[in-house]
Amino acid sequence: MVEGAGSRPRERAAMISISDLARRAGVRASALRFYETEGLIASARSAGGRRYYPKAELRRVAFIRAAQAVGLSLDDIRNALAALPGKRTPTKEDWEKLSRSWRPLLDARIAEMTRLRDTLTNCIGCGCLSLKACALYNPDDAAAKRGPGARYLLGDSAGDLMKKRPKARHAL
Amino acid sequence: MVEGAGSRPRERAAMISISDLARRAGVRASALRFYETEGLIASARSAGGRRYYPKAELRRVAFIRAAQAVGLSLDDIRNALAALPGKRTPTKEDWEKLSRSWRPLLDARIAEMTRLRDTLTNCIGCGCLSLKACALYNPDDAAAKRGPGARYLLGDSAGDLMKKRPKARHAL
DNA sequence: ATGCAAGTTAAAGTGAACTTTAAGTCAAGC
DNA sequence: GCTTGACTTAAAGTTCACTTTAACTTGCAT
Repeated sequence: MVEGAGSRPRERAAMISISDLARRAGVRASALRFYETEGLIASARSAGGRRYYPKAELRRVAFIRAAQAVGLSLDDIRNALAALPGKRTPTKEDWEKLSRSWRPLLDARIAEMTRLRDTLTNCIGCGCLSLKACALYNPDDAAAKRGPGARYLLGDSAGDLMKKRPKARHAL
Repeated sequence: MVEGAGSRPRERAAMISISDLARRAGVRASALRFYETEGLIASARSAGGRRYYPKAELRRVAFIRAAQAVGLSLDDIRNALAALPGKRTPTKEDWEKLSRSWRPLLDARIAEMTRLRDTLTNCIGCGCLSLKACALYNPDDAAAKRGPGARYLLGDSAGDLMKKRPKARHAL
């Protein structure tokens, strides 16, 4: 049964194999299987158990990759994807809306990077390293880390903006 | 023997304990021990084997943390630190020089983020997802990943600028 | 002199995001 | 019908940057 949860069988031609999706999305097939176990994407199956995807799934993978580039964790991304319509294939507008929601995050990251760039050279060389006032040493600044494990540039301001803050200890 | 590799014993008062350094640098003591095993920092030892650091080591830890915030791996950082004078305590100028070397990296990251921000909204919603021309899908763009494991925002443009490129597969 | 927090080590554990491996199944071409 | 390559699964392995644990030692304050 090469069809989704929908009612009408999709055209075979409209469905692509895992290696096709992998190639077109620029990820490994193993990553797609992993995304599936993680609930980020879904697949239809052939009679023999092989995965087939509607071409629209490419857009979903694109979103995932782009969101990662912005610094979101797969967990964040799963949450974001939950905002998409469940039953119908998401439209261009659905995706645009989702993508637009990143703008504040991107703006914040850019601003943070800029601040870092502008204060860094002075701060490292200066004598203020033990002072709480130093721009590099203020733990209440946006830059924090995401707990042990993978570390994102400028910490979890993603968590801030996407609502859902883990422990977040000391910051740079 | 509370002294470094140097000849004259340092003042006991000038040396700080691991917990002091940890507290002042905003990292855990376990992280400092880890940095030491990784060759990023060094410690003098008391007769009983306890670590003591000259206060100047705080600056070194500061550099490490700041470099991480810019997206460098500990490996990159170790390389960067190798440029410091080996025998004398690095001066303000040494640190400033090192910090200034990040500017191109930071500038590049900021530019990349800005590009992403400006093209993203269009790209996700558009029909170009399978085209090589799409700004999001160009694998030759700066954004790439650092092999399996920790993933940095915008990939290893750090590697680019710091010279030393791992495998770097497909990009977003 | 003794109590106990703070230090030491090596080794194992953590978490994210995958990849690799092993052992087997499916399907298309000849 | 058979080979071959693409696919399947579950489970284990990998990388990074640490943290945690366990068992033990140090050194300051009383």
